[in-house]
Amino acid sequence: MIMKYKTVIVDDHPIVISGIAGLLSELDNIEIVEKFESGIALLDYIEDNKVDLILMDIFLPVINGVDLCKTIKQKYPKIVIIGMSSQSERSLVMQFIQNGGNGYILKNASFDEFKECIYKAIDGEIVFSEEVKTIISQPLSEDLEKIPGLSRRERDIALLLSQGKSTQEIADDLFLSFLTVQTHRRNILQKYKMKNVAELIAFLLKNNMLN
Amino acid sequence: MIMKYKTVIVDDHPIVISGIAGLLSELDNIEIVEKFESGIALLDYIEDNKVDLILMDIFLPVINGVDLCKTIKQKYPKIVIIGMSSQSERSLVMQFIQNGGNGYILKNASFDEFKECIYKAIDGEIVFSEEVKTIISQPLSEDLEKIPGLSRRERDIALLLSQGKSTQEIADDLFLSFLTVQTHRRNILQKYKMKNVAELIAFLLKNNMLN
DNA sequence: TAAAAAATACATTTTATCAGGTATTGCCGT
DNA sequence: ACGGCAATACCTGATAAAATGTATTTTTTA
Repeated sequence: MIMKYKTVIVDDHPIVISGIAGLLSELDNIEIVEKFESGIALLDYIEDNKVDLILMDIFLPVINGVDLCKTIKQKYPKIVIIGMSSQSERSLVMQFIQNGGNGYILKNASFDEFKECIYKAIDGEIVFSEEVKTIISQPLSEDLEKIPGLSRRERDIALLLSQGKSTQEIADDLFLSFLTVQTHRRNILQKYKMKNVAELIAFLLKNNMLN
Repeated sequence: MIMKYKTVIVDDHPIVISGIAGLLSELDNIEIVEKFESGIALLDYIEDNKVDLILMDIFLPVINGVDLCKTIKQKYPKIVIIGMSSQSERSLVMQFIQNGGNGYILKNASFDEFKECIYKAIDGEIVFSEEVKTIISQPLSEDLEKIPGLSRRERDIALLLSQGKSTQEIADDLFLSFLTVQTHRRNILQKYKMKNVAELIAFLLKNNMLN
């Protein structure tokens, strides 16, 4: 008898579970032992059962996939975990991998991509589906690597700016001189080469640099 | 021989297509005749082939589901179209139905919900999965009903504002008077009771009212 | 088709922001 | 212990935006 990889699928969309299950049933060294719609149920299960491979959605209710991956890997580092989602953001994927994830597949990947990724992940590789690769490889030079990031104070001020506060109001809120706030504003605008606060706020929000 | 409903699935995620196909195969008066990953391919197909039922993802590349639904319904009002997505926004669902959609199902719906909705839709009803129902019924009083929404011109101007354009630049871009743009700006700020452009942009982005 | 909403345009006053340069203090890491 | 960065503060001129008031035309929709 051949030992099959005991595999668990976690996704809050029943149809997706069914789709993946169908796909995996074609792989003969994979055995689907359970399917869950939440991370909590999964955590319970792996306490008492052997699991070799987990395919998990990143956007899950209650616990998100990134944290779930971390939790599992701390206790069971040998379990191979592959993340999935519909859209990918570079930072999310990187975080997932940093938390011990063994791979990341976009749900728009082809069946062949899925199969190949799963096989390679079992083999010990860190795998990504094609579109994920392009997303994580390209913007190294320009987008995320380049942008410096706000200092603490700058973030405070940017946040208040996004709430419609004027320079004077921000100064009052933070117990600073009007002029100090003015300087911070200027520095932030200069740092990101933004023409005005409107463009700045749009930029910061789109890059999740506030909050 | 029983006439089966000729059914088409449109989704850019192969796994989801596979999942739905699996589900539908259990329904004996449904026959899946085609699967597409884009709306363009679907439009080509229905030109030359009879289709009774379409299950389509709302977030599709190139053409989004809402527009796709409208286009199809204009030419083929008899085709039953059910929309699907992972998360639902009230306004999106409403728009879809207004464009002739016969129902809307969240992808986290159970298999039974899927089946029931499909049957009822074929029967001529407008159907929603459970979670969609709660979303479209509850927030009538507070959230989405309250905020008025930008007019076309206002959106144009807000978008350019978010790109850091000045009033004069916007006027030049849109071939308007400087004064007209100024009036629009004023109206937008007044409409949402925003103190300045920074707060406005933050508000609009957080509520997905740009793009 | 009449009323309502949206888009257009103008004028003026007040206030806020942008951009330039400059400088002191404190903290963190090597 | 020093260099570098962050945070603080000041000055000023040019420019942009906000606040207010009014009015015409076009488009939508009830």
